[in-house]
This record gives sequence, structure tokens and C-alpha cells, in this order.
Amino acid sequence: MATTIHDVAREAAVSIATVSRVLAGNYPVAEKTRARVLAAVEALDYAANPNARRLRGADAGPIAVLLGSITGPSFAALAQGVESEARARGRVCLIGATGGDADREIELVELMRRQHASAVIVPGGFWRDDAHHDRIARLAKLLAEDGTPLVLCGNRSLRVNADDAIAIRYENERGAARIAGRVAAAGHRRVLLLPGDTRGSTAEERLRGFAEAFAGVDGAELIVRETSFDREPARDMLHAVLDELSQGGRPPFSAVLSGTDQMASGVLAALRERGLACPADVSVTGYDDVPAARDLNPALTTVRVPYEEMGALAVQQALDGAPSAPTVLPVEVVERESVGAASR
Amino acid sequence: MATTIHDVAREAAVSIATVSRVLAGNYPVAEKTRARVLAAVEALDYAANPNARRLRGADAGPIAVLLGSITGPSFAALAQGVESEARARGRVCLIGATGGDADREIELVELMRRQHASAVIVPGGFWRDDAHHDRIARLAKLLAEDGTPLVLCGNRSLRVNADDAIAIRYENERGAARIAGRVAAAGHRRVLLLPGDTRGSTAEERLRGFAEAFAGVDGAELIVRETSFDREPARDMLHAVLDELSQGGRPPFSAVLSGTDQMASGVLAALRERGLACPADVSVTGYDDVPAARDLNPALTTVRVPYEEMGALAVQQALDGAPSAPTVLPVEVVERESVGAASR
DNA sequence: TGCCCGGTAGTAAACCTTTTCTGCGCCTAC
DNA sequence: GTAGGCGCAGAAAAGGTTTACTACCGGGCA
Repeated sequence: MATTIHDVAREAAVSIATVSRVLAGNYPVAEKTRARVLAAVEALDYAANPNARRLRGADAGPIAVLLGSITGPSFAALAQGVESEARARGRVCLIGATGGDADREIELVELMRRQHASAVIVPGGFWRDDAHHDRIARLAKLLAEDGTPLVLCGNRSLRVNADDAIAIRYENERGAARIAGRVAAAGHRRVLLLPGDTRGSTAEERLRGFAEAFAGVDGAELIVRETSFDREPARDMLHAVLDELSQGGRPPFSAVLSGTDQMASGVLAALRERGLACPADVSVTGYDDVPAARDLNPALTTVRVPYEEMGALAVQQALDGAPSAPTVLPVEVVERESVGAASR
Repeated sequence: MATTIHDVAREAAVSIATVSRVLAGNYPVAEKTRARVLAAVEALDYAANPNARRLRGADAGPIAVLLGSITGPSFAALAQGVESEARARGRVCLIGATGGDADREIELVELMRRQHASAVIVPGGFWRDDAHHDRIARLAKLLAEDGTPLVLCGNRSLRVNADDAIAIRYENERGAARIAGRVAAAGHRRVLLLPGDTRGSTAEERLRGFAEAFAGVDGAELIVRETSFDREPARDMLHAVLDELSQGGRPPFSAVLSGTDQMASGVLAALRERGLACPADVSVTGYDDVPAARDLNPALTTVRVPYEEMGALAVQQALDGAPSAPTVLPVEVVERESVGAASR
């Protein structure tokens, strides 16, 4: 059904080699012949079969990004960065979604390997699960053997052999420490820490950063609760903590530090549902600085992670080579309106 | 470098045909041989080259989605639907981003054609630009000739031959009319319409719906301004209208109907910057019901478009066949807090 | 006049699979 | 004892491209 190079060759009354050469433009072809071939291509709407082309080893494989979820705003930003950088280089970008499932992630890496991707980019922290980690490390090795760069964005790289993968990180713990520092400086002592899912390194490090900032402060009382990274679980957890620990109707904390902007929006929602004002009654912070953070009520104080830059950098390093020391991107707290002074 | 089926065959001391058959499992192979082959595959980490496989016509091409922008929350939801449905069917899903550029969109459809995608899904309205439309129609025909289903989500299908593409729509105009109707019912007469970019059918239809709802109401004064679909342009436009048309410091409208939730958040921001309260001073509506709409300040009254369902449906119809009449999905207004009664 | 060379075009191999067809050995049934 | 059948494995073709090699043609030069 599909027209092949043979059809074009017949139409133009030349050999298939000539057609290929006209299209590639890397070999002298007489002007008259070239014109004839081009006309035939046009007439037949010929498009070269990329499978055959790649089989022959001619052109480059796609750049793959593996996302937990397409709708997750932070990783979407990263994918955006990958996409635009890939496009700038004339490469195709393949996006796959794992649905947050570790096994599915492995499966997709396998798939990309089979697709002969010219780079595989996977964002996110690593999971504490050893079995999972071993498989990732093994896949990293396989990819390395195929000569396919694997770039790990986030902080999972810590446990993969440096020769097998390119690491790009951001100052995850430091960002957490910085924003927690602001909250401490605002006078807050009783604070609820909602780092997210600490089975993963992302939340674990953020928690560490939070705790670290409060380590030196007198009278700090930290409550730590674990949830997933999503809005609803955070909202539910806030209600639960309020139910459980409130004394005389007063919340047991004056600030809540969330591991994610989405969690923060859940926290804000719960606060509203309880009639608690932010930041007057309780201050709230997020992490990531997704676009929606700015429009929250009140506008969210959070830490900006340069996801899009990270994505672009990932493809640059994958294609052009990476420095021997892992790159670590700076992080920045953006102050908006959700943090106020602790009431006495 | 990469291991081929020949390597496995050698390792297992069988022919390549046998290896292929063991892997495919569609032909009797002696248990002993099978075990030997499997061991060899394991030992060599063999993964079949998908190009060679597809060249032979063996397995199915990816399902492609073309997005304006990965970070656009509504289309991301659609992509999510496509992805999960594709996954449920064991298919790979390819996501490409056009960056909103019409030419780039054409280019990507071409690319997908070359990739022998087993379906191409493109969301969004059509553009008034005839040249662009002609090319889309032509590509639809090409894809149809290749036997690749093209599914158009949104309302662009209106101008493409029904045999060449599958159309999935939603009640775009009706949703706009419904939400505008609520605003009218709340007593608003002087309203600002910000439909988005009306060079495209999406905004055009929404505008029509808005206008229609006010067609019968006495004393309606509609101001229509055109912007892109993004937050900032909407915010800027609101400031501009306020600057231009305010009388005695009072805004020239008591409600603004936006073509998009993102635009609505820009509107809300501008209102805040002007010290105007929503909904007390001016009511605001959005369109799409993206996840962030709920967390806006105030929570946004908007119309829910079933994007995710639409994505899933798109792959179902592409793969299983579509009904002769285009499917049109229902739309629903979700009332939250951004619409109040008009002040007298 | 004969040779060589530059400019083009064609031939065929190679890329890696899947699958059809062929073939081999052995068992069964007559 | 032999023919036919069955269970399994191998040989080879096909699929569409790119490219190294070969070949042809005409002109310039010896």
C-alpha cells in the first residue's frame, strides 16, 4: 500500500540508489535527474520508511523521556525542556508515562532500549526498594553497553555506577533547608512536615532539609507525616492531624511545610475547610514552583526547581557528552504570600 | 555492538529461525531447545531490533498524539487518556509537541506518517487559515491512503472529509452558552468576553456560545476582546480594558467570561492587582476545568470538558473503528465560587 | 587514436527480523 | 518392511533503505 522507493524509482525512470541519493543530497546527481526524481516524490507523496532507514543504521533514534504522569506539572515542565531542545536539534522526542509504577518504569526503559533510543531521560528520585534499584542499575548497564546515554534527573543517580549514567541534580535538600529556614526565621516553632512519600529519595531529602533547618532552633516541635505527593492525600492528612492533635480547637502547628506544590494546595484547601486562615493562622510552603503555585490562595511561597532547564540540559549532555562531575542545578526560594510571622 | 538474533542463535547452537520462534511462541519448539534458547537470551540480554521487526511487518506502530504544548493542562489530560488506553492495549504512545505552531503541526503529522504510526490523534480546533487547512486535509487523505486512522479531537473535523478522519467533539458552543447563561441569570448585563484566539474554531465557538446566551437578554452590553489562550495576555488585556473603559473608577463590566481556565487565572490576578474583588465586584468564569481551577482564588466556576475520556475514546475509535456519525461528548458546567449576583 | 579521468548512474550487499517452505528422522499403521 | 505422517529444525526469501563498488559515457590529453 505505502509507496516505496522502488515506486519512485520506476516513476522517475531511475534506479532506487539515485532516488536515495537525491533525497539524501550527499552524492552528485545531474540536475535534470534530480528534478525528475523530486517530481516523482511529489507526485507519489513518498515518505521513506524509517524502520528500513534505521535498520540500515542511517539515522538517529528518538530521545525518550519517561514520566510518572503526563499531567504532573513539574515533570511536564521537564519534558517541555527536553522536547524543545530535541526539536532544536532536529530530533524526535518520545514521551512515555509510567503511571508512577516502578515496574512499569523498568518495562518502559526496556522498551526504549529496544527502540534504540539515542538517549533515555528519566526524572524523579530513586526508591528505597532494593530490588527495584538493582534492576535500574542493571538497565543502566545494558543501555551503557548499547551506547545509549541514560540520564537521571533528580537524585537517583547516587546509587548507579557513574559510568553507566549521566546525573543531573538540583539542590534538593538545600532548597528544603532554605525554605524551612525562612519559616523558622518567621518565628515558627511548631511545624507540620509533609514531605511526601519518603520511600523515595526526593521526599527523603526534602524532609532532611526541613529537619536540618530546625535542628538548631530552640523549642522546635516537628510533626512529621507521610503521604503520597498528591493533593488529596495531603488534604486528608491535614484533616487527620487536626482531628488528632488539636488542643482546645487550636491547631498543633503554626506552619506546614509540604513536599510539593500540589500537596500545598491540598493543605490550603483543608485549612480553608477548617476555617483557618493562611498565613494569619498557619503558614504554608510548597516545593517545585509549578505555574499554578502563583495563583493559589494565598499565592504560594515555594522553591523553584529549574525543571525545564534540567530537561534541556539532559539532552545536551546526553548528546554532546557530560562533564565527569554530575551537574547540580541551583534552586531558589520564591517568596509569595503564604508565609507570615508566627503568632505569639 | 548490540547483540542480534544471530548471537543468540550461535550461543544456543540453533538457527536464528528457532530463536525467533521461541520468542514469538507461535510454533512448536522442543522443550529442551526452548530452554537453551531462553538461557542464551538471558545471558546475552538480547532485545529484538524493533526496526527490523516492523520492517517485516510484524508488529504494530505507535499511537501518536500531537500536542500544542505538553504543559497545557487540558491537552495533557487528553494525552493522559490516550496514554492509559494505549497502555491497556499494549501499545506504545508517542507524544509530540507542536509549540502551537501550525507549520510544525503539519511537519509532525508527516513525521508520524513516516513512522507508520497506527493512529494519529490531534486535539484542538482548526485554524481559519485556509492554506493550513488545505494541508491538514491533504495529510488526512495521505494518512487515509496509508490506512492510518487520523482522529481529530475538538471541532476541526468540520472541514475535513469524513472518510479521511475520525471526529470526536464535545459540546463546545453549548458549554459556553450554558455557563454564559448562568452568568446572565445572576443578573449580569455588562460583560467582558475573552474567548481566546478566535482565528481558531475553539475560541470562535466559545464566543458564539457566549454571545448566544446573551442574545435574548435585555440591556446586555458585551465587550469582546481577543487574546491568545494564555494567562499573561488575558491579564494584560484586563488591565488594558480597565484603563480604557472604566468610568469614574468603576469597571465597565460586572463579569468576565474567559475562554480558558488559564486565562481566567490571569483575569483573577489582574482583578486582584486592581483591588477588585471576585465575585463581589466582578464575576469570572473559565473553560476546561483543569485541575488547578479548583484551587484558584476564588475557586473557579467553569465548564468541564472530558478531555481524558476524549483521549481514551480517540484510541478506541482509531483501533476498533468509529461510528459513522461523529461522537460528541457532553460538557457540564461546574459551579464554584467565582460567579456572584450582579450588584445593582 | 587510444587512455584516463571526471561525472553520473546502476548493482548488490548489508542491516535484523519473521515466516514459508523444505527436510530430516522416527514412529505408526498397514 | 515400507509408506505416510508427525514433530521439529534449518535454509532462504522478503521487507525498504543506504552506500561501497562497479560501470558507462564523453572529453581532454598524449
